[in-house]
Amino acid sequence: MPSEPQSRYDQKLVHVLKTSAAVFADKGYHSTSMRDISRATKMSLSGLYYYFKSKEELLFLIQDYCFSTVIEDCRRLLEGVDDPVRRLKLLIENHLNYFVNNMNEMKVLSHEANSISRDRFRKINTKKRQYVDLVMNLLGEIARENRADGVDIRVATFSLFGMMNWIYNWYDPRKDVDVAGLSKNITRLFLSGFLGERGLKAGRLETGRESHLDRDVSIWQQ
Amino acid sequence: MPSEPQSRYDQKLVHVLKTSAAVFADKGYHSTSMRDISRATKMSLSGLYYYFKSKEELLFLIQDYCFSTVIEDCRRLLEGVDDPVRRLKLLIENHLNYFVNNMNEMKVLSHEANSISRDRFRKINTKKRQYVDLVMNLLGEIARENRADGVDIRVATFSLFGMMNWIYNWYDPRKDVDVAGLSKNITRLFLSGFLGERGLKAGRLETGRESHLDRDVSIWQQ
DNA sequence: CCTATCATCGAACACTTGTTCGAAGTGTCT
DNA sequence: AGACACTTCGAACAAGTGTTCGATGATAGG
Repeated sequence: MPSEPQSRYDQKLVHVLKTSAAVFADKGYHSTSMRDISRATKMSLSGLYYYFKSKEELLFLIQDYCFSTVIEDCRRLLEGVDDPVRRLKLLIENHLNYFVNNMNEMKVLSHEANSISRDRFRKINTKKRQYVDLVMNLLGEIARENRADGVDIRVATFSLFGMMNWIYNWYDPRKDVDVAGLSKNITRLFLSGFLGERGLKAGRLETGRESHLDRDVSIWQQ
Repeated sequence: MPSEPQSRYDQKLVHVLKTSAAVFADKGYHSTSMRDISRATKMSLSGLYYYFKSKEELLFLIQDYCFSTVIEDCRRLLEGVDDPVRRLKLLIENHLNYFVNNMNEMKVLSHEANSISRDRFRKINTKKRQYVDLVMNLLGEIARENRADGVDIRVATFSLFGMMNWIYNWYDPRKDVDVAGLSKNITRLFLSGFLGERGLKAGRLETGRESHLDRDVSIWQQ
């Protein structure tokens, strides 16, 4: 799904998606008119409909494209890594990194999840559930391994997602700590909270050396 | 601001606010028409405008009324409590309790924060900032007391709000743990994460005896 | 019972919305 | 150059939007 041929058509489509995402992120989906998007993309109103057949499909394309990439990147990143704690750390790192580098799209994904039709909602929710289950199972493993009981796994899972997805409400790359720092903070905050005192033993929480952050995981950029 | 005289007018206004909040929470503010609200409240379209002078003021009234109560309740609850950790625990408990008992209003407050005009946005944001600052200062104190450095206070603050405010996306009172459990879990998760291993010492994390949950802090209900 | 204030209503207005359609422009291959 | 598919556009439509206004019903005090 990511980084495909890139025909003339594809390039322009991506440009439209990225521009629209910025407008949606700024004004919200419902109060953005097709005329707003026409203005932002410098295309005629009717010209837009060559690339999608309804405003709602446009929203879907943004969400699906964006979320598919997060999952795909995550899958690739976790490949071959066995230790559940390390897997979780990589997942958090990937999630936050993608979020910060594609704030508009991720805001639209997080904020306008319910603004699409039932059918398309289901389609995205299937992927979303897979992603959530991945985290939930990871936490289950970790809890079992470390006998970290007493914490509801569902609460822990969505607390983690809350921490990560809420950032579009406050995070400002210009005045806040950078992605690496953000990632380190949230990982430490959550993991040592989830594991209790055990989490700090054996230096397991140091976010080992080279991060993958230099790798550009964005499909939008370029 | 809460529990005032309750004239005929006030009672009906509250009813309209509560009903509208439910519709907004369900369909979203922008895709809810005044005719939807007219239907839900069983009032005529024009009759609604006797209670507010625009759709956007209706949204504001919901948000302001709701958030003012959270703050007011919180203020009362923390009165006389000095230990910052205990203060934080009470604040979390109050926040989550109010959230769960007024899910519709809180969802509207969290989700439609940007759907109001700049002037009104400022008005609410002033209160919101006070509330955020309260938490941020609390965390600062706690960090200083416990030498829990290495965690960015701003990240920690908004991570906590992320955990708490995200619940409208997943929490289902019928299948999830109850408010007390939710509160205990999130408190433990965050606090022992924030304090590191120190947080678990001395039983400081037991959510001491009788909670305030039986107290009805809602202004909407009755 | 009368009257003044409160509360509600139907009907209409001015405007914006998403979308369509047929035509015109653009580029590419033979 | 001509033919053909790809891409863009202006103009219009039908439906839905938030809001207003004058009039009517309800309620309570004298």
